[in-house]
Amino acid sequence: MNETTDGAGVELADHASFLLSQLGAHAAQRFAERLQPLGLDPKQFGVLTQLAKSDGQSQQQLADAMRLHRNVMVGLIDELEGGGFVQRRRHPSDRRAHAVHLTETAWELLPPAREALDALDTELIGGLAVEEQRHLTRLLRNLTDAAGLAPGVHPNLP
Amino acid sequence: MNETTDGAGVELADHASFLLSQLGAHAAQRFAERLQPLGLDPKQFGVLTQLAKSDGQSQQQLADAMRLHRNVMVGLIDELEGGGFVQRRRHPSDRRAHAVHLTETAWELLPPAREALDALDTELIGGLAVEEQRHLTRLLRNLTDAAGLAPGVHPNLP
DNA sequence: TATTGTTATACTCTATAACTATA
DNA sequence: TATAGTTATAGAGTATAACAATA
Repeated sequence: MNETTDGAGVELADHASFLLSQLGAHAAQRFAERLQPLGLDPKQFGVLTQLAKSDGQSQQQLADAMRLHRNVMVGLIDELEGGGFVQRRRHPSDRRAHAVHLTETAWELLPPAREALDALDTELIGGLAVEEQRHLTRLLRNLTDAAGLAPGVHPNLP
Repeated sequence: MNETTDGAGVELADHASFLLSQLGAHAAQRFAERLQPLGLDPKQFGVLTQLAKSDGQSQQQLADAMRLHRNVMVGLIDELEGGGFVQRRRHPSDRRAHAVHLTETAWELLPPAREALDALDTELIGGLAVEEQRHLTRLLRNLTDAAGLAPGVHPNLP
C-alpha cells in the first residue's frame, strides 16, 4: 500500500465547507486589519452597528443581540467608553441597567467603517462580474439563512 | 437626527465578506463537531491529512506545511501519539528530527473523516442543485486562489 | 553557525461562578 | 426570587524566548 497514491487522503481544497472556512477566516482577519486604522476591532464594531440600529440599549440587550455573555459585554463597553465611542447613561426605566449611547465620534465612524467593508468585498470578490457578485452574495445569504444563522450576528470573531 | 432611519447603520448581512466570515466560522465549528466522534479535532485532522499525502515527515516539515510554529507541532504530535494516531520514529537522515508516521488506526480513520467532510458539504450546500454546488465550489476555489491562500492550508482553526 | 525538537513563560480569550443593587 | 452589571478565577490557545542535540 502506497500512501501517496492510494486515494486515502482528503482533498480539502475541493470541499465547499473547507473553502468557506478558509475564506471566512481570511475575510475576518482582513476586516480586522481594515478596521484597525479606525481604532476598532471587529467585536467593538459589532456593538457600534447594534447601537446604530437602536441606540440606548442595555448591556444585556446588546449581549443577547450579539450572542455573547453579559460578562464579555462589560469589557467591551469599558473599551468603547475608554475610546470615547459610547457613553453609559442612566437607563430611563430600570435603575439596574445602563443605557449605552453612541457618541458623535462613533456616529462619524460608521460611514468609513461601511466603506472598509465595501472595500473588503471588492478585495475578495471584485474579480467577478458585477451580476455574479450579486448572485454570490444572494446565494451566501440563502446559505446562512438555511444554516439557521441569525442575520448580522457573528460570534467567534478574532 | 434619528439613528434608526438615517441610514448610518451598516447592513452586515448584505456584504459578501461578512457572510463568508459568518458561514466560514459556522462551517469550522460544525466540522469540529463532526470530527469529535472520531476522536480528532480540526488541527489534529490537518496533521493526519498532511501525513496521508506524505508519511514520515519531520515535525518542522509538518509545521511549515500547516503554517504553524514548530513549538505548536510538538503538542499536536504529543496528542496524536497519545491517541495512537501517529508514531515518532528515528529520522533516516537527520538525527535531530523525528520521522512522524501514521498508525494503522489513523489510516483507517481517513475514510470516515472524508465522509464527515462530504456530509458537511451536503449539510451546508445540499439545498442547491448539483450543478450549482459544483459551480459554487469552483467559484470559492477561485476566490481562495485569488486571495493568495495556499490550497488545503487553514490556520486559525478552533 | 544554523536547525530540530523541546520546555517555560507571558499574554489573550473564554467560560464559570459569585457578589451588589435593583426589580 | 430573578435580573443587570460587575469582578475574580481558571482554562484553552497563542506567541516568544531560550536550551540541548545535531547539522
